[in-house]
Amino acid sequence: MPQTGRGHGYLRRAGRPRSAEADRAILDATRAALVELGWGKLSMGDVAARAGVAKTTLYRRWPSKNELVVDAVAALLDEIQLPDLGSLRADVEGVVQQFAALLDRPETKTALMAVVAESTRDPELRRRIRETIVEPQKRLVVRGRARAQERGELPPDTSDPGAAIDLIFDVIAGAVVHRTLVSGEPVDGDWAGRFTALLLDGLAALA
Amino acid sequence: MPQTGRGHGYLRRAGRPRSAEADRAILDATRAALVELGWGKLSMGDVAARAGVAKTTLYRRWPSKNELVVDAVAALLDEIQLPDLGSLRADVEGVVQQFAALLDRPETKTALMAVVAESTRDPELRRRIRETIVEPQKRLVVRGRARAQERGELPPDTSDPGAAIDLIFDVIAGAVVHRTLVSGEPVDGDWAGRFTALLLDGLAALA
Amino acid sequence: MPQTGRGHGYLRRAGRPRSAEADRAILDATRAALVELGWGKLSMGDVAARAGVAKTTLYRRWPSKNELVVDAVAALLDEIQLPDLGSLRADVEGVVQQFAALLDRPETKTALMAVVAESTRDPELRRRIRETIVEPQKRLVVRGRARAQERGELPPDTSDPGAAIDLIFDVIAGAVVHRTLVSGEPVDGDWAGRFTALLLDGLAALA
Amino acid sequence: MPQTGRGHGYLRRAGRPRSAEADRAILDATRAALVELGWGKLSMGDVAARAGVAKTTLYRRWPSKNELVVDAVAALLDEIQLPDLGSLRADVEGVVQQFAALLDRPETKTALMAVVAESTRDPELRRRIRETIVEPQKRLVVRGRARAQERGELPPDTSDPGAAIDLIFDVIAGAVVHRTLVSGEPVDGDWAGRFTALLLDGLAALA
DNA sequence: TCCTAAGCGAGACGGTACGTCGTGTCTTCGG
DNA sequence: CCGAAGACACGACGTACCGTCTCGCTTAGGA
Repeated sequence: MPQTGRGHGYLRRAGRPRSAEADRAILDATRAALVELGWGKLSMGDVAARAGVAKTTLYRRWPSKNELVVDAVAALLDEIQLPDLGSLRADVEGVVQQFAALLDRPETKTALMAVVAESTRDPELRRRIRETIVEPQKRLVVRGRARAQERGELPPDTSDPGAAIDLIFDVIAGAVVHRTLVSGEPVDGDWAGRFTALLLDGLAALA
Repeated sequence: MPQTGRGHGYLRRAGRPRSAEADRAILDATRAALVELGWGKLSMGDVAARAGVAKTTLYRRWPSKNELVVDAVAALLDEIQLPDLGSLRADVEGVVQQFAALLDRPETKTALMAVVAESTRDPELRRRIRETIVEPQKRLVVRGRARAQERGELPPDTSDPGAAIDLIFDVIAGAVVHRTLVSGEPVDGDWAGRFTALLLDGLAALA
Repeated sequence: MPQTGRGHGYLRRAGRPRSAEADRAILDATRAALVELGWGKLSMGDVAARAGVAKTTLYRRWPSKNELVVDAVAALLDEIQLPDLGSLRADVEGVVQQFAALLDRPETKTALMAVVAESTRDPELRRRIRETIVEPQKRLVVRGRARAQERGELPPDTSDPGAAIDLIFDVIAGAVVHRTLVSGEPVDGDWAGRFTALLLDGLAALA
Repeated sequence: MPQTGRGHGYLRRAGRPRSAEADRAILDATRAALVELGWGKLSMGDVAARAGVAKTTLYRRWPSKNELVVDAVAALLDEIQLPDLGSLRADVEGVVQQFAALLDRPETKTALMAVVAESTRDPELRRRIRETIVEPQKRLVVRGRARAQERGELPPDTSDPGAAIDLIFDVIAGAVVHRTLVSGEPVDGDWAGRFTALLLDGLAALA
């Protein structure tokens, strides 16, 4: 969400309110520009022009390119949903496939990685990513695990459940990202199946 | 390695040869600048100044920032060695810890992620990364797995060994990277142990 | 005088009348800003802020910076009065000194010259200057000359009196302005005396 | 003359020398832009574009618009020459006409007045004007007066000759400028004749 | 007394220009 | 031919004002 200007508090005081359309247009333009140009070549002036908006309007709402792109990208992650396919195995495979499909689209992979790369240097950005992107995804793992425990597919918590969640999350997300972006191989049904098997059998033994 | 200019061919013709010192100084300066400034703010002029070298010298050896940074970064990965600690479990934990230690240093994490991010947009860069970074690391997995099979800790190959290697590699590297850079949690002995357990038990069941 | 808005016509209709204080505050602020910043750096937003007034209020009353500044400056010239010191020579010296004193004040010289400079490009502005500034001053010359003719200090008109007036006016005003602003030398008693002698002797011979 | 960069000292050390063409092109473009747009609307980017030069090249040579315009304008004054028409009267009329013709051209009047106006706020600019524009013109008066004294048209120096020069200079230049730019009347043969008569008769009586 | 049209502050808006910075190329000199 | 120094064309940066436009509130006249 864009920077909260003075006129956005609960009690509006004075002045022309910010156009709500502009926000949408700018975020759309940002995503479009990212696909075409990539992070490196993306210029604020260009985004403004695409959005039919003045550069100043952009800077009034987002303090920098980083913040703008994080906002533009965060929404993309929302499309990942926890499926309910009847078994833990099928659910995990479903999530893996969804995530891989997301990372297959150029704007998503470029934007996500660029933001992560930049976050290695910018603690505030890191915080923002964790909040907007990581936490919501982690909640999917929490819900999926709880469901599997109800079904009896996973044993109930023995030790710290947070640690288990974190481990699962890092393994799933990390493996999919790494295969897609670093190894550069596709996540097909075969790989998804073998990966899920490894994960679930490993988890079972872990308990 | 820097671009092969005219003076580097098998048949040297004439003129002053390129200074070897300059290469070292430039790569060192690049790494230093990456830590301080990050990929986005890193400028060729700045690198040249730090290296005590003219910008022309830089461009004579590397065609662009990308190539220079990849070269500057590639060497860092060479320090990861396959340990021989007596058991597969210990060896995996050792590699995980080494890799995590590497990613804990600011210049490495920034540089690696920046390069990966950029590679999502640049196939040539992707190819170069695969060659210089991915393949050498994957060979560690090959050797480690072979050793474990000799020791009887892993069953001999049943199906396609390449697919198994890829899966193991993506899971290890992906999980460590994700935990370190995205989740932002440390890879301590506890996590390394639990992760290794998950991986090996999963692998055992897979066979 | 500020632009005649709808509310200022002979037949007022309705609505809140314009604040009279605001006019004063704005003109004062304009003069102050001119001294500090000069014409080039003077900004409407700044004037509004100094006057404690919204930018809209400014634009409701003056269509542009030019008009505002001319109004703010015109009043300054009114302080020049034709003295009656008993002799033509003394009267001319008196006017010269008054004019020089005026041009010695930073806000006057900056504002006047800025307006004249701008008028070389803007016929409407030139017309306005002629009307508000030049003509009133020329009338001083007319009156002074008539008085000198009555006293017998100057011969009665032989040829076109308008041409004589114009010549005298341009010589007096031009010389004072040029010495003050271009040559950058002070108009002291000595210079005023020698200049007046030159002028009057020249005029006497001219007739 | 443009700012003296590092490479312009007596001992050139290294680096590509500044293009001499660029200087000419930029000054020409500046004069052209001044005529079309006036001082206020003149933009550095526009000048650069007209000159076929990058904005940075402009700023490398002149620190600001003021300096650039002063340089662009100073050359224009060089065209005023002291004529030798046989008599002091004819020579003065000649100079007056030349100066008036100069001030009749839009780029000259706008540029000169703008620079003078700005100089009321900027001592350094004032110094530069005095040096580049005022002093050379004053030398014309010195030479003309000396010639008239040799011819016996003016009495030899009685008192301070510098004061006399200054007075003559301010009266001539001031009157012409004022008539042209403030009064807005043309300097025709008639006015030039009457002005010259006033000046010379006044000077004669002064001695 | 209420109505209502204008004035007013605040501040967002589409623009234009600013002066700076970085890129990758080029042109000179000296080694 | 190499390397330094630095000028160059290009293009993006983030800022400052411009003059216009909504807003919600105030104010004083006429009904």
